[in-house]
Order: sequence, then structure tokens, then C-alpha cells
Amino acid sequence: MVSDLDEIFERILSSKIFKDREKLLPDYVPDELPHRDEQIRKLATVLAPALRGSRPSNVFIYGLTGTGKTAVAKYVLRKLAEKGGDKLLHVYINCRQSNTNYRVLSELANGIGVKVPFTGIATSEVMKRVLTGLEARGRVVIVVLDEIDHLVKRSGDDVLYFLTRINEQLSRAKVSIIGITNDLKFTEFLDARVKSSLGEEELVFPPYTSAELEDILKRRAREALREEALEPGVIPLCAAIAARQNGDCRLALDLLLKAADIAERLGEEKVRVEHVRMAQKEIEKNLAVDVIKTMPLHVKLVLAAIYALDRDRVRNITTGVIYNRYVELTKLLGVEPVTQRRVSDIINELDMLGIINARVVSLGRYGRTKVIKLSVPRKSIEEGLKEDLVLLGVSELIVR
DNA sequence: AATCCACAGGAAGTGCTGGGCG
DNA sequence: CGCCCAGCACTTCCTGTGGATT
Repeated sequence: MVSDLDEIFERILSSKIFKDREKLLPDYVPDELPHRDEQIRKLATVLAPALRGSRPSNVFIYGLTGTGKTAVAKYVLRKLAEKGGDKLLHVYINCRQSNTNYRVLSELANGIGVKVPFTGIATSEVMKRVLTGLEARGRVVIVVLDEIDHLVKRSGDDVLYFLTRINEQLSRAKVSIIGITNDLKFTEFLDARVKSSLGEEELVFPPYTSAELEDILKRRAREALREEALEPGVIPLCAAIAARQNGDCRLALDLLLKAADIAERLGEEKVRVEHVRMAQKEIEKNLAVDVIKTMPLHVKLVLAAIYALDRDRVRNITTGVIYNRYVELTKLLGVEPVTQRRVSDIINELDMLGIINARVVSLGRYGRTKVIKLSVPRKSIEEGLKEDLVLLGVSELIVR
């Protein structure tokens, strides 16, 4: 037993592939961010006034996933904090994780050292506490709202309105906001005043080109992997695949990491091109399988219904057809079905997760509905649902 | 040109959980 | 203790609508 563990640890320590695996993890921000000089300089220029204690303009950052928005923001703020010492403060909030008004405000409160419970208190009360907390500390606070579109789509722009106007109520403290989004059209949802206030400065992050991705991967590989552990074609392939996906650097790094993990697991001495291919498949599959596994029961059942219909080669899979099949499933399980209204929402949720594709179409006389197609392989869904269906003893009923 | 299907999707409310506050 | 808060997973009730068929 103990020697077993020893062996496992020893293998990690004596890895033939990795030098420092952490450097490939998604939240690692390197010491330099190549090919984003322009964005870094612009953002630094905008934020610099904070060093003199005056309020920087609010900034809006646009760019597709994996174009370095978050990394640049964190990088510049880190540098700024080094220079500014305790004259300024920044709070980073990811609005995908904290996707309600209340949660964003309480994160902000915690960030400025104000204790608030995570539930049980009115939102307006949190606003008050944030206000007094800010005034008590009295400095420049830069609030980063990453993936801000998630917040606004779910909970509206109340918090943004509060934050953009907060300076009117402060005398000692100053607040500026950095909003980050990958949804280019999202400002449509905003109140005009919020929009103009938030967009004092705008910053656009173009996708990385294949060559740029290659360069980034090379630098990162130098830190993370052993020198001899890379076959020549590996990095170009990772870069090429990611370049096709809107120049998504996160994907490129993830591919390299997964490929290296696979090579390590197989006990090989080098990461090879075929490992990248395997990594690509794994990433695609895992994405879907993992979300499916963690879905609530009725969402799974609706998905199971869609799965069964697709399998039975039903031509037009519409909301009504899905609902009928879903109700059958609930009967088999002896569970109360939810209403069609709710199923309609579940279908939209599945669509947003990218597991299915739902588009509204009008079939004339035959009404207006949604036509649904699966957008991941049936195999992945099978795998995601497998455990539950076996558990519930109905897999053969669905699979037929 | 009018009709009418099969839903879409908004609004408001319910009941529950997990937590305040005084 | 009683009352209040937010969030979630729903329900009930509802109005709206694109376009093939009449």
C-alpha cells in the first residue's frame, strides 16, 4: 500500500513530460502576455490616473473566448497594484459564477472588507453597506466584472446602474468599472445611461492568429514541459485547431495540457501528434458528458426523450412531440411530470448549453413551434445519462 | 385575404430551502 | 421567536404570431 503510493508520487516527480504542469492550467497568468501589447498599453493608460488618486474612466472590454481579456485585465491590475501600493484596490468578480445582483454585490462587499452574509438580507441593505464600506476606506476601487453579460441577461442592470452612479454618493472613495464580455451585442440590453457610463472607454480584443497561438504555446511549453518531451508537429497542430475555433487561446492551452496528460498516462517519453488528436476528442466529449451528469432529474428526462426520438429517426422533433415522450418516461418512472411551459424552458436551457439546437419555425397551419436537433453525438448523451438510467432501471425502455 | 394551429414566451405567483435581523 | 430576505424550480394564466391552408 505505502510502497504503492511511493510509486505514484515517484512517477510524478520523475515525470518525463512535465517540468511545471501548473503553467498550463487555465487560470495561470504568465509574466508576459505576447501579442497583446496594444491592449495592455491602452488599458494601462486608462487606469493609470488611479495612481494619482483620481478616478479612471470605466472601460468596456470586448472579445471572443480565449482572446486574453481576463488575463490582460488581471495582468494590468497586478502591475498597477505593485506600483500603487495601498492607494488603490481592485475587486475581481466573475459574473458567471456570481450571476445575481445579490451575489455580485456581496462579492464586492467582501472585496472591500465588508462582511455580508450570503443570504438573508435585502439587496438594498448590501448596497448601503458597500457604500459606507467604500467611504470608510476612501480610495480608488476598480471593480472588474468579468462575463458581465451573464449577469445582465439573468438579473438586469440594476447593479450596474447602482455602480455607475455610486460616485455621486461618495466623497472620499472613487469607483471605476471594467466590464468584460464576449457577447458583442450585449449592450442592447442595457439602460442608455448605464451604457454610456460604462462605455467611456472601449477595448477590443481580436482573435489570435494561428502563428500567434503557436508562439504563445511555445513560450508556455518552455516553462511547463521538458525540452525534449515535444514532438515537432504538436504545437502547430494545437494552434491550428484552436485557430479554427475563433483563435481561442484557452482551447489551445487546454489541448496541449490534455495531450501531455495523455502522454504521461501512457508512460510515453514524448507528447505526440496522436495524443493531441486524442485530447481533442476527449475535450469535445467531456464538455457534454460533464454537464449532462450534473443536470437535475427533469432536465435529464427531457434530454432522454429527445435522445430517444432522435434514435427512432423521428423527422421533425418539436416541443409537443418531446413533451409527449417525456410524459411517457415520467409514467414509467412513476414521477410527476412538469408542465409543458417548464419543458419549453428546459429545451431553451439545453440549447444554451449547446447540447441541442432549437430554432423556432412556423409550420403554417401546423402551428408555430421549435424544431430540435441534437448537437452532440448520441454517444455522449448516452454516457452522460447512463448512470441514472441504469439506476432507475429504464435504460432499455429508452434505448429499445 | 382571412383563418387558425401549436406552440413561444412574458408576468405573476407558490412553496420550499437556507439564511438573516431584532 | 416571528418575520423578512434571495434563489430556485416550478405552476397558472396569459397574449402573441409566421405562414400553410382554406
